[in-house]
Amino acid sequence: MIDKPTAAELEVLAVLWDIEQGSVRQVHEKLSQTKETGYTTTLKIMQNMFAKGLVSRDEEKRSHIYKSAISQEDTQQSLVKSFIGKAFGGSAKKLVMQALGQSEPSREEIKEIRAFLDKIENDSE
Amino acid sequence: MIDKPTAAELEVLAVLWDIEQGSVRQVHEKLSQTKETGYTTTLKIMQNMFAKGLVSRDEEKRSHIYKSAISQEDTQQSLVKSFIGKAFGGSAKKLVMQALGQSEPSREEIKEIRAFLDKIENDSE
DNA sequence: ATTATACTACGATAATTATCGTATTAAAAT
DNA sequence: ATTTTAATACGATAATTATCGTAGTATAAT
Repeated sequence: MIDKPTAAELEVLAVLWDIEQGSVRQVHEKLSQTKETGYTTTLKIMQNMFAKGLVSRDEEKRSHIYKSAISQEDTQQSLVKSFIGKAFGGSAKKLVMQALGQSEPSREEIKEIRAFLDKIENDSE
Repeated sequence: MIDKPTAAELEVLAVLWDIEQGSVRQVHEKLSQTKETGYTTTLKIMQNMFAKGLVSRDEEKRSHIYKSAISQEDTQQSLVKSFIGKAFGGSAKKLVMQALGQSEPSREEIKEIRAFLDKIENDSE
């Protein structure tokens, strides 16, 4: 069972998914671009994440190298599931429409979503 | 600016949106159906929500009657927006696909979503 | 009228998360 | 070799939220 990441932990995971792996310093640099925060704060969060098993790390070098221990897919899936349950009374359709309604998807994206709907429909036969 | 409800507050709001208005007791009864919790806990949460302006209440009677002070639509919109930002790097498309992929929407729902996509596409012309 | 019931207010405590300072030390620079 | 830099570990504190017990009291039941 995936231990659900907190908001701050999710931000770290997002960076790790993006850069594949990296030191606390690297992650902190990225986070600093959008958020005012201290280095040791990021460090502590990542240490906590390591304790929880959300990330793994290579301790060979002095500067430890972290990796996400949970896949982006699985995490997003579990987050979406609980989000639908909590904010949309379990209705994925409502969430989808709300998301589409406000995000102004491009024509290309709409096309992709249509294709995805086709796929779902066929799979369910 | 909408003060973002916490998870527990959102549960209360969901009940209020459903029943339109109600006493702490009524809300608590509903919540109790899916969750083990004390009456005063629910009370306190709703009092806090009142203090924050998330709900309004009629204090005429001894038992106060609460109503949501923020619309479900607006709240969901703001929640989805921040959720897309935090969990999906800003990509509504990814969220939508993840949600659809796991929720096994019915044929009817898929139809509605398609219609919605049509509508969006036409509106953007 | 008295008692029992049920509601609010209030505050205390627990639980969780976020933030950061300090100490220590390995590694790099001089 | 010494000094400076930069990293981790640890713990303390703040901030936020969740939970609940108790006191006071209006209302309802007897």
